[in-house]
Amino acid sequence: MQEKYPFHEIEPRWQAFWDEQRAFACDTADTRKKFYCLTMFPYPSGNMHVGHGRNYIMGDVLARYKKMCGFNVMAPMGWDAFGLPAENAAKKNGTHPKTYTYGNIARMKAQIRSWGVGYDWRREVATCHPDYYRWTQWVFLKFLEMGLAYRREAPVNWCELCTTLANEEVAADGTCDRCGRPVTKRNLQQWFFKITAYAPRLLDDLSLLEAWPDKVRQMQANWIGRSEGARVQFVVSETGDPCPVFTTRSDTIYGVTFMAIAPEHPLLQKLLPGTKSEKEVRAFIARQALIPAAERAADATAKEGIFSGFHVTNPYNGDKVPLWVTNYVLMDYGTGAVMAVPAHDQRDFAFAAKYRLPMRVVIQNPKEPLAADRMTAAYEDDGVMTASAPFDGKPNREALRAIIQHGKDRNFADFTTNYRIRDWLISRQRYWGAPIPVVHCPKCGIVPVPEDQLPVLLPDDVEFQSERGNPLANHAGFVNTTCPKCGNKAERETDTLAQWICSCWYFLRYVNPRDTRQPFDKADVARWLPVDQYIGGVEHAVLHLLYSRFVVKVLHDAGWCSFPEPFQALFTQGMICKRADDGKLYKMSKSKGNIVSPDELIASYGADTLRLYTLFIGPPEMDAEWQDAGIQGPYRFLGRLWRRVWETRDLLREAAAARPVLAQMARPERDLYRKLQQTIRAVTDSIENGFRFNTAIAHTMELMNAIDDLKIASESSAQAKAVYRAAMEKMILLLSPLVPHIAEELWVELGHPPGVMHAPWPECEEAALAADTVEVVLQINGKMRGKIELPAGASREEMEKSALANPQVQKHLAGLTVKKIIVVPGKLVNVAAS
RNA sequence: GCCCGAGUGGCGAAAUGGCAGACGCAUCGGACUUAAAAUCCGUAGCCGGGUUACUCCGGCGUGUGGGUUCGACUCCCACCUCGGGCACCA
Repeated sequence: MQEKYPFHEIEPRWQAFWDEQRAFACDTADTRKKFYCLTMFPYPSGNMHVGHGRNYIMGDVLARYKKMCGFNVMAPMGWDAFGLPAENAAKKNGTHPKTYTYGNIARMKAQIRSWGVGYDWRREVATCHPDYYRWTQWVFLKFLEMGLAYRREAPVNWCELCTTLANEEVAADGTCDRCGRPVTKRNLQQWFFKITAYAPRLLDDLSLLEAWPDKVRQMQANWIGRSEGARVQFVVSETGDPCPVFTTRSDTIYGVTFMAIAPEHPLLQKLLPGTKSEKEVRAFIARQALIPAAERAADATAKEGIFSGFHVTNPYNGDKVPLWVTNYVLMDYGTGAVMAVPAHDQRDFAFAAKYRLPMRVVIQNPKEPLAADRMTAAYEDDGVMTASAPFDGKPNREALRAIIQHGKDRNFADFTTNYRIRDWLISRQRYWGAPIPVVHCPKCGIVPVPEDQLPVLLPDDVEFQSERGNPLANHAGFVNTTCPKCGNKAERETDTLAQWICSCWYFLRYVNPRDTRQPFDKADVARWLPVDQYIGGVEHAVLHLLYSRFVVKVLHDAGWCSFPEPFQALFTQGMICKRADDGKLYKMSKSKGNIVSPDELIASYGADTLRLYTLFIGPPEMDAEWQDAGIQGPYRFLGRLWRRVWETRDLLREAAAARPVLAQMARPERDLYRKLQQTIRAVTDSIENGFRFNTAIAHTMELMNAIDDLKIASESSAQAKAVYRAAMEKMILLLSPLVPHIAEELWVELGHPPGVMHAPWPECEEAALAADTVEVVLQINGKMRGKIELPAGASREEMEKSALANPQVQKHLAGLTVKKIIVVPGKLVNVAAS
């Protein structure tokens, strides 16, 4: 051992030791209680900053902690390796996406290792590897087989130069991220997963996820967006065509004064031909199609519309009202048609006011009667039904269901539930993704590639330099094939799967990562799933986490997964931010120039210090501000720990055989021993309840201060030395998941065999926790006026007596009448006086 | 607009009904040193007062205003500021 804390030397040595020992290899057949500790796998972007580290470090601490608690821990890692940056790099400088991606993976793997983060790398997966995406394609075929994957024409983001764009590639101002040209919508054949069919279950099962943050569950509930209401069958008066609407306000149905439908509504294509307003209406529709979706959705966009020339009949009262084509009705929500009630809906009100359409009050404000011609805004609150035939006089809330029932009895309405969530667009016109495994045959149509012919391999020899289109579509060798069904000439699908598909089942593959016959083994997965703890960023609260839940539910229905939910517990850590040059806080990013690289910090302070600071920086679920000077504290703390062991190394060895015995301890060592037990309890508690590593670290720092207070020396008593050694030893164990390298080194220094992670987690000795005296706080009218030391078991009466006898208390009570005395045993006496 | 979260010293923060500011950073003072670094000891919310000195005394203080309570950073009501999610969703 040497005097100065040699992190340079010990950290690589212990990393090599863990590799050699396969310290993190998980034997899935081991029958101890399992713990699946999963950290979200990253996109291999190449370089990580200290903010990324928070994720991996927290997962690593938890895995090491659970291992010490006796669990059989599985902690795997892999790469969400398909995606745009690799393809853009290929276009920009000719590097093949494969070269780019695997190069980045190697670099990031080395970074993760240098952080001292341990994984079972035998389970590593990369979603861009054919052995993996073969099974991603298999998942797609399952969906297709179950009728949950389908193809239809849909509007996609379109740039004149760069062709189709993913949503992520469209800048906030509606321009192309790459070339700056305006992005419009273009209708193209696209693949979808029918997530809407699972909307009710995805929403209801959120209640099973008790160990998820409420925030994430709410965000998902919000996204799925259930609303209960009615479907009402209106009919085009002139032609008899059905025009159904969805409404949550069936109580206002007698107030309908016009019908508003989306410009894209298919009914228009049927009605318009040959009418005298056709040309004008079609021009309006065409104009709306050119407006970028983001702009059209913006609240500020003025409501516009045009009369279609047709009317619809309200089945409740037979009213014929005009049918308007409007820009404020969305085609993909509800039925694409809205019954407009201007008196009771602010949007309809604004539209009616602009086009001078009539309004009719059907819910009376009980406080202040409404008159249609004097209203300046819609009345959306509750009231009493009026002008509503059989329902007049009823409170509108009560009429809601009765009106639907009335329509149901007469076959023109029904109860229904509508969801905000849309089907999931999964195809991308991109090279660097898993090819969608189907063939287009002129005779047989869409034919799935048979399972035994998977994977449909991505060809390597494609042309990236052309600015236009998907390189796959220009690769004749890939496109031209034969139909698996009839054997005639056919073409391969050239769209690839969005990377979300690859990442929504990887946690299943980790269980059997090298199985060549199936995506995973049902029995093994049934044993290892759900994931016991999932850790990742809150930015995936909806997308990745919702998609994964969906895919597992589908695989559940297909008989492959026995469990309804993939992630038992979820923890979303906060981002690490840093002040940029403008003095404001931003999440670390290249463009803000506020990136802190782990590499230099590890070089100058060591990985353990970096880990400790990252964990100490603040509550783990909250965003935190990185302060360069802050790393000093953890660095000094570890230096101090090292120095104490160095300074007392002989004494520590000498005390190795000694056992602390409570009865033989003098006051100072008994206090330290109690502090040790308190620390064990507090650290364990901090980790178990919300991963509060920041407070866990503060507790070990307090223990360190208490250890120093003991002032151990060679002439100290045998018990003092025994207690000192116990305190140092347990502290090293408590710290070992957080700062594993130094802990390993000091553990060996204390005479133990290497491998501190195999040592059991310290347990608190209840007997040593009890103190013989307690400090009692004295209050008068809730204000602290003094403290007294009393025997631990002091009765209420004794406490009250001692409190009143206290000179400070007497001084403050002078001239006051005691009204009441509150005694909290062992803690506090509060005298209420006036 | 709706839903959720946060607001505490110079700074990161702790305390979830019972001593506000643990732990750490920065600061200042001292010891060691030829010097510096490192280390160790001390100081450390604000205002006022007291003492040779100290674990001295008083008041104020957890975004603002009210309330509940013997007692509120903590619970309730209203508001302000910041952050996040959803939003022409019928």
